[in-house]
Formats: sequence, structure tokens, C-alpha cells
Amino acid sequence: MEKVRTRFAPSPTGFMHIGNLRTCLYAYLYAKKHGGTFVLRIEDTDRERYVEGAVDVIYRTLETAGISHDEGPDKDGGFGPYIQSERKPLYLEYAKKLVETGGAYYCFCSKERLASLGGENGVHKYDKHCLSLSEEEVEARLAAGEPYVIRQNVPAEGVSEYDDMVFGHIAVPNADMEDNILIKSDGMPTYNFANVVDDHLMKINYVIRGMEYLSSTPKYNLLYDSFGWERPHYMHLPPIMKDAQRKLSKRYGDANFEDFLAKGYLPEAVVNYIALLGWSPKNDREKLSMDELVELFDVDGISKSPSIFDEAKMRWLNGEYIKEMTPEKFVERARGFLDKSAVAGKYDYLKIAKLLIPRVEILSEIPEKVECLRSFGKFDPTMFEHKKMKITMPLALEALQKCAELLPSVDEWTDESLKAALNALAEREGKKTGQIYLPLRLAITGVATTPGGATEMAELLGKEESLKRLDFSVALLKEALS
RNA sequence: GGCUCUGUGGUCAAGCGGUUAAGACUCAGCCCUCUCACGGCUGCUACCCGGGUUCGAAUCCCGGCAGAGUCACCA
Repeated sequence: MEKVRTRFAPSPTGFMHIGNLRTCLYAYLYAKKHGGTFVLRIEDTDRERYVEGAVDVIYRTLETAGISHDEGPDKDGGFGPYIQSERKPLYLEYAKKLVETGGAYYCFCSKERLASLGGENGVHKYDKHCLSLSEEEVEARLAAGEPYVIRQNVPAEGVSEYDDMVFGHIAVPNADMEDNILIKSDGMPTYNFANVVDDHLMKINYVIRGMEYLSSTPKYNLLYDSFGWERPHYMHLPPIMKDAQRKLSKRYGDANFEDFLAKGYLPEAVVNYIALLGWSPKNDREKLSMDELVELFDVDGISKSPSIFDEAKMRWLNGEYIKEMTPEKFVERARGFLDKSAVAGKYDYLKIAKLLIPRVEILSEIPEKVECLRSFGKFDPTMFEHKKMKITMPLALEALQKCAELLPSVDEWTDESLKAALNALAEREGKKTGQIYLPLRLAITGVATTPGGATEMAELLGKEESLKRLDFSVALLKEALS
């Protein structure tokens, strides 16, 4: 079997959005799955849409996503250059060859004439006007320096067909296809043409891309045929949608890959999630590493219908990745968020990590979760009331006062010894442990929900701060009850 | 509008002529429990519609309907 070569060919027009990344991922997975080569090619033939720095975003995104290309502008594999603008002379050369074989022709029509062609429903279709120009006339006008384009010569009749790896047999009447421009008047090729020439020259035999090309692919095949080149296999992918009607896109301000990282998503979780959007391993596995994706990836699992991007599910998956981290790993990955939170520099990150790991789905939740370690002040004393535990404000006060008597004598200020002390206290007083813990936790944090229990929070805060807060809360309760 | 494609719970998604139509997210409830989480359990909700073919159709065929893509000197 021939060696598989796939490619990702983005145009540098800004950020890398999720849909693009998934196409890239599938092309990568398919190549790796079959021991093939994955090529990165930059399609910058549209000078008007070029965005400075966009190429760097592409490199950066691939790297953090864990997708490494085997060939590209920065990794020569002998098929370069890998940037289309640097291949410019090539295209004209090949277009001329196509003119000789009759697969293409020069066109001198003005924009005005083209505009006057108006068909039904505002749809124009070029009328092959210049196809009938004699060779001499073409030569003369070329020599006179008249501006021209080169158009593909699509047969007027017949049907063009091919078999798509995911959509199956596709047949399009030739009459529905236009004689598209291959070489623009600025001498640059259009996507239609550059793509075909480059894919052939780079020996790309599996073309994996969005399904917006599904119905124009027969046209590209005609080009391959005119050249006498072997057609590649095609794998078209359904789009990722924002909702049932709209595609996920930069235009609607939808988050791109780097935005998600900034929001505290792990790159491997994002990659994992988008791999599953439009593809299924057909078992119940959902949390898959890149290696597993490579192993399991299969065209058969690719769906034909669009899928809607569900951030809630990606968030859940991200949480799954976090849950299996060790505290050390968590600190390493979350350092940026920890450093910007209330615990920055003041607390033991590893201790905090243990509490945060099961409670955080995306890293950006960290600051809000630990804020109670820094902020403390007057709070609503009725929060001490707890029906199920049968705690009233007076009972809470009593419990807190017992704590205030007992705790200063606890020397080893750790979760375990605090627990031991409080359990003994509860037993002595004939209380349920919750009737002690609950008020204490509230007393030293001042908020209803905390990332840990009373003793865990106390350990973090330290003896001095805990006792200070406890005193404050005792006073607060006394005042409320008087 | 022409052409191309698609149509399983709110979302992702198994299913490939015979199933009580998986599983996951979300949501609700319960258990666990010092809060919140985690974990465990339970529940709600689906084959777009209509015709065929067949003993039997979510699965095959046809027709509707709905949605998407495309019809550029953009990719």
C-alpha cells in the first residue's frame, strides 16, 4: 500500500478556531494511524486577508495541541517550499500546461462584462466567452499586455463523480460547475488551483478537509484528470456548529483554541473533546489520550451530520483530566491561576491542590474558590442555623465557645489532630460531630461553601488566623443574640 | 432558486433487517457527608413525516419536510 500523506493547509487569517483544529487533528490522526506523513502547508495566496503573526499562531496551536507535523515551512521534507506565496511561479507554469492540454484557457473579460452576465436568482455563470478566442488573438492580446486570468475548462455536459471516504458516492452534473479562475489577474493562483497543484506535487494522497468542498471536489478531480495525475482519496468532514443553524466561527466571536486555554482548559482535554465531536470510537471510551486517538481513529466512526459544540461537556471532560492529576501536577499546571489568586505566595499550594482537584473543572475557577482564605469579615449570622443538623444560633454559639476553649491547646495544627480533638469534644458534649464542625467551618471562613471541611480550612489558615476568626465569629454571634 | 449532503433524547453519540433503542454530558431526586464537590444509585426525555419492499424497518427504496454546504479574481 502506498504511504499515506495528509496535510493541513490553513490560511493565515487570524486565530485558529476549533473547527479548523479538528480538521487538522483528523488529518494528523489519519496519517499517524497509518504510519504516514503529516504535512503543514500555509495557504497565503490571498494577500488581502493575510494577517501578520497568524503563522505563529498556527505553529503555537499545533504544538500545544500535541500535533506535530512531519513536514512544513520549518521542517523541510523535500517537497517545499511549504508556503504558497513562495511557490507562485510554479502555478502559472502548470496553468500554461493545462492551457496546452485544453483543460484551461485565457480569459480577458472585464469585470463589467462579467457583471452583465446575470442569470436567474442573481446567480452568474461564466459563458465561456473567451474559450472561442483563436490562438493568434490570445497571443496578440497577451503580447499587448492586456490583463488576463486563466480559467478551468469544464466540460459542458456529462457528470463528474468520485467516492468520498465518509460521504460515499458523490455525483455532480458538469453543467452545474463554472469555469473557475485558476490564475488571478495578479498572477496568484486561486485556492482551487494552488490546492490541486500543491497536493499533487507534495504527493498528498489523502485530502482531509471540511465538507464545504464536497461538491466542488469533482471540479478538482477534473483538473487532476486534465493533468493526467492520479486523483487523491478524499475525506470530507461535517462542520462543527454553534447551534443548529450557525457554524462555529470567529465571526460570531466564538472562542478559539487559545481562548479556551486562557479560560483554564487543558489542551489535551480540548483536543480530546473535539476529537469526539464528529467521530466516535464506537465503544464507551471518552477520555482518550493522543496515543489512544491515533490507535482508535477510524473513518468508519466519522459522522456525516454536523455536530453542535457543547462547552458544558468539554468542561466536564476537562474536570476528568484534573481529577486524575497528582497535587504536584495540578500545582504545575495551575500555577498561573494560583499565583493570581488569594493564596498567592501565602499558602501551601500542595495542600490547596488536594482540596481543589475534585472541585475544579476548569482552572479559572480557582481564584473564586480560594477567596475565603483571604477575605474575611462581617457576615450574616443566621447562616449558622441549620435545620437538618438542628443547629440554632444559640447552639452554634455554644459550640463555638467550646471550640475557642479547646483549640488553643491543640499544638499540632493539622487536619488529623484537629479532627481528633473535635471528635473528642463532640463525644464529651453528647453532640453529633456535624454540630461542632458546621459552625466552626462557617466561623473561620464566613462563607456558605468552602473548598474543604472545617479542619481542612483551619489547617490551611493556620492556628493564629483560625483562632482570630473564631473569636470574631463568637463576638458576631453574641451581638446578634443580644 | 439549481446542485450536493444530512436528519436517533436538550447536546454528543452507539446502532448497519429481528435489541426492553447502548453509553456520556446536562437536568431532577436519593445515598454518602461538617458546606461545596467527589463517589454511588435512580429517574425524565429520542428513531422528522408519509408511502412502499419485507414475516419483520431506526436500519433498504421513493416522496415530502427541515437543516447545512455550494453556486467569488475567499479559502
